[in-house]
Amino acid sequence: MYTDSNQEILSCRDCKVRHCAAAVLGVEELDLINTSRHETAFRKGDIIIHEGSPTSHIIYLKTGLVKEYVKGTQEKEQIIQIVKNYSYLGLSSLFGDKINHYSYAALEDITVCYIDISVFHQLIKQNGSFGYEILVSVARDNLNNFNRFMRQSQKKTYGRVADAILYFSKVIYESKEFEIPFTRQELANLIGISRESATRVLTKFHEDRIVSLHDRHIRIDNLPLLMQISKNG
Amino acid sequence: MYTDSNQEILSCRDCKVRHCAAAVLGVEELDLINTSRHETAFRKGDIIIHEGSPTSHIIYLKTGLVKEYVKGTQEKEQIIQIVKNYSYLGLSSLFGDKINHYSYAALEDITVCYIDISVFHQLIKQNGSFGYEILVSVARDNLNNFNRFMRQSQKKTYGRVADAILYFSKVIYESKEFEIPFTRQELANLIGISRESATRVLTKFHEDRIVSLHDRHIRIDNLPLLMQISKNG
DNA sequence: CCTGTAATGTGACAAATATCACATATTGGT
DNA sequence: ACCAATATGTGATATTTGTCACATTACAGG
Repeated sequence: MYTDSNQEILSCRDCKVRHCAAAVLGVEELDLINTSRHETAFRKGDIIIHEGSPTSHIIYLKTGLVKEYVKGTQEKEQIIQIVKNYSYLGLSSLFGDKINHYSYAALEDITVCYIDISVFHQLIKQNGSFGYEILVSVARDNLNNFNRFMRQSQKKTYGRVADAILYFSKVIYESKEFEIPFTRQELANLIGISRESATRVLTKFHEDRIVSLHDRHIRIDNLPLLMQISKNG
Repeated sequence: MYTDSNQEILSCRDCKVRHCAAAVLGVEELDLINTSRHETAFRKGDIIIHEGSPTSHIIYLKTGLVKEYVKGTQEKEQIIQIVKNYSYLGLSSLFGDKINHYSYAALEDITVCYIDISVFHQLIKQNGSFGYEILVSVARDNLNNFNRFMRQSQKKTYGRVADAILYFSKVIYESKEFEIPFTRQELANLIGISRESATRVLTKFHEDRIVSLHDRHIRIDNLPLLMQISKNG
């Protein structure tokens, strides 16, 4: 399931990959986190948090990509977003019950820090600025996801696939050329269509010279048209 | 567009319909709000805030129901939620740009208080607990909407209509019998289906004795079955 | 009370998309 | 390098849902 990281050499004080909200923490507060933290690595495909499990720790993603998802009542997987490093996992369970509402799985080999939930809560109460920063990041994150979902729900398959490609290009990789960390099935799960439909639209885009794709490698060749398709639905 | 309310007699100190977050405000802070506030009434159907307009005030809903919605790039209206009284309107624009991202329209005659956005911001900075309460309520609200949307996107028309009825019954009216404040078109806009589909499913539910409906009056007759339908999609 | 406008129900039809079936390709583990 | 499990592409078909057209009803304003 996981292996101990061999990079576990620093204390939080010296950590080079801290979350921006940690900037408002003093050295004692960083040391407090440090005493309770626990660093590990996960392999590609590993499940980090399982939906429905009790929240005992907040997990900080130091390196790598993670998918956030839910499995509905049936077995359909709905992917909510891709989480990049420098982010906390499981923050949405800060409110209400102490249950994780989403699952998280590693899309590549990753390293994380576990932080005890009680320590995290203590910091939020003790340092108002930290609480404020954390809450704002949760709220903003949520709003982004919500807006993406809402726009998506008005679109047909072509628009949705265009959205997905643009999401990878603009939000995740900031490049016109990238390797998606997803199977076709997962790509379909991100935008709420069937695997077959996803395949078909992608091939169509390739034929129309909008993108070139080889397996999981995608290069955007006609960005204006792709944005047009995304906009028109 | 609006008429002056004749109930404008109290100061915030004595207001009986304050938001729960206002409990952490001192008398001077309440008085600060009071000096800048402006109370008015709207009639059923009036638009209170229009998507895209600059945010100059936060609006507190004292009495009545309001619909929160966006009009997509086309003219399809997507209703996000029904807002009950004791809530602030326009809080989602607290983050990022100072533009309202959603529109709000009165579903019945309502009364509101306008609070200057600068005063609101001042209170948030000045009183950490107030900021915390506000942020938590925004985040929780957002999370609820998001989850509703996500579950909805996996469902077919029957499940969606069942969801809508249960939403009115459990969240809005807390009763098995109620008068929806919506046209059929608006009901459809809430759950992302066409008006005709909404009509058809409702008639089917009536024929199957799951609900009885006369125009906008709905009574749930077979709650377990309705929940079943909502669950199965 | 009358009248035009908006809302509603309903059938026929078209469009979009999922599902199924299966051939082929790829990948991870030994 | 080999093999089983998994992932992918593609055609045929079934379902679901939206769109259009139109008759009927409810409603607001004079």
